[in-house]
Amino acid sequence: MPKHTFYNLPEEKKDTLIDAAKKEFSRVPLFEASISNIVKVAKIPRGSFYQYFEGKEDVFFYLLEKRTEDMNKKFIAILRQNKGDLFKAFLEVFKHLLYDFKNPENRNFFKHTFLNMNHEIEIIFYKMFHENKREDDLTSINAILDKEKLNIENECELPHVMQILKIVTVQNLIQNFAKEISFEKAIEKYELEINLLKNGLYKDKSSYFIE
Amino acid sequence: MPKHTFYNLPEEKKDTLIDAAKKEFSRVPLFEASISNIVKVAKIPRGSFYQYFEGKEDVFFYLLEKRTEDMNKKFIAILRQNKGDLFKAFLEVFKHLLYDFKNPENRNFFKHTFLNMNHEIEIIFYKMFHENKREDDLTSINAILDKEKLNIENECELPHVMQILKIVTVQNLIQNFAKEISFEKAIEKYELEINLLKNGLYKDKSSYFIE
DNA sequence: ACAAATAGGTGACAATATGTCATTTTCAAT
DNA sequence: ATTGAAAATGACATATTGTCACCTATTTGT
Repeated sequence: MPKHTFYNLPEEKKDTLIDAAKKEFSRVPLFEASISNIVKVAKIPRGSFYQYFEGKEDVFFYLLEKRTEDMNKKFIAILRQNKGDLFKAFLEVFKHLLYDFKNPENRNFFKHTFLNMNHEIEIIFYKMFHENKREDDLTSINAILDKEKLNIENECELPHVMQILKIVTVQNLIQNFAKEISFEKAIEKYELEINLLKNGLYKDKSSYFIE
Repeated sequence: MPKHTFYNLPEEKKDTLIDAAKKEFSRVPLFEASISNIVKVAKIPRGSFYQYFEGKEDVFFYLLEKRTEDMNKKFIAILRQNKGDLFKAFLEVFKHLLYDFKNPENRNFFKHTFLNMNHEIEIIFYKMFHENKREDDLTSINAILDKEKLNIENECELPHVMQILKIVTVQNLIQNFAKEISFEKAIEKYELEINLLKNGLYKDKSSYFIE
């Protein structure tokens, strides 16, 4: 979390700093990013940087969380539009993200983020699909979700379903950045995998005998 | 890949170097590891290190690939033992890995590796579940696999099934390292998710009418 | 209006790591 | 013994990091 001195900064200075940080994280992934570069581009003294942030991770996660919050709102809106159908919602969100990443300003930032997505980054990113405790009950994912369509025996299996959908989604995004495949191919692949998840990977032979 | 000078080294010196590298990568993840530390522990001159390796990534991936090759053999053996049943094989391998990671010497190395598993590391690790081109046809996963039990329409869906199983497995391993849950709880959680994958996340209401 | 107190800004600095390279050593082949 | 190629070495230039002593600006109390 940025220090309070950062939040007290005049908007303009904040923006300059943020822009410089975005530029650096678009150039290279977090682990290669250099504070020296950020302060050089932002034209602020080195000491000031440490006045505002604990280190480069601090700025990075600040940027990432801001974006994730926007995406979270989008996810909830899309889930509601699709009347709580998780699978349709994930597909819509996936398309949305792909579309977002076409924007060159975002593209490299997210490319580096996704190709270096470790557990810490994953946790932040997954918040996109989570309840947002600060919002009121009307936006609660739990309330919107159409659980009737889910093949679960009880509530406690729900987080596992979400988990599976999340990782398949993120994995698909990662592979898009790794292989730079076309928008259409990406959707096709994702849809195929979502359908496998929906219908199950296992063919129970006993079902043949019933027919 | 290590340079040829590394392979020409006498076994003893190689081992000293490898041990020092292992120690460093058990101390911290790749991105925090320092070559200075490795050469200090191995008691070799700095210049020699660069004679043998391109950089720290080079040693790290060398170590990781060696371990992955062993695991690949294990996976193929287990798959054959289970007569090509992918789900049973993945569960067995999962147990096996958990057991392996109990060994303190491995534990921290893999903890740092899993909690910082980016796309590059993932690719290496996933080789564990792949065909090994160098082996003969008898060990071919494709030949062993019982595809009858898989809910796929054609061969080209198979890689997607594998992909889904791989990422769910790796995700479970990552979460074990992140949350340090017990062996039993870990297996229980993994089994639950594998069953969700087998049976599908979607409950088709039309099936009720058939009954 | 003024001094004191508090908060914020600055850049020089020590510490440390990195990759290179000119030089030295080793050793096999003649 | 001589030579030439390969390997070993450690000092070095360069770069980055986080800190700290000092400076400036702003607020507070009288």
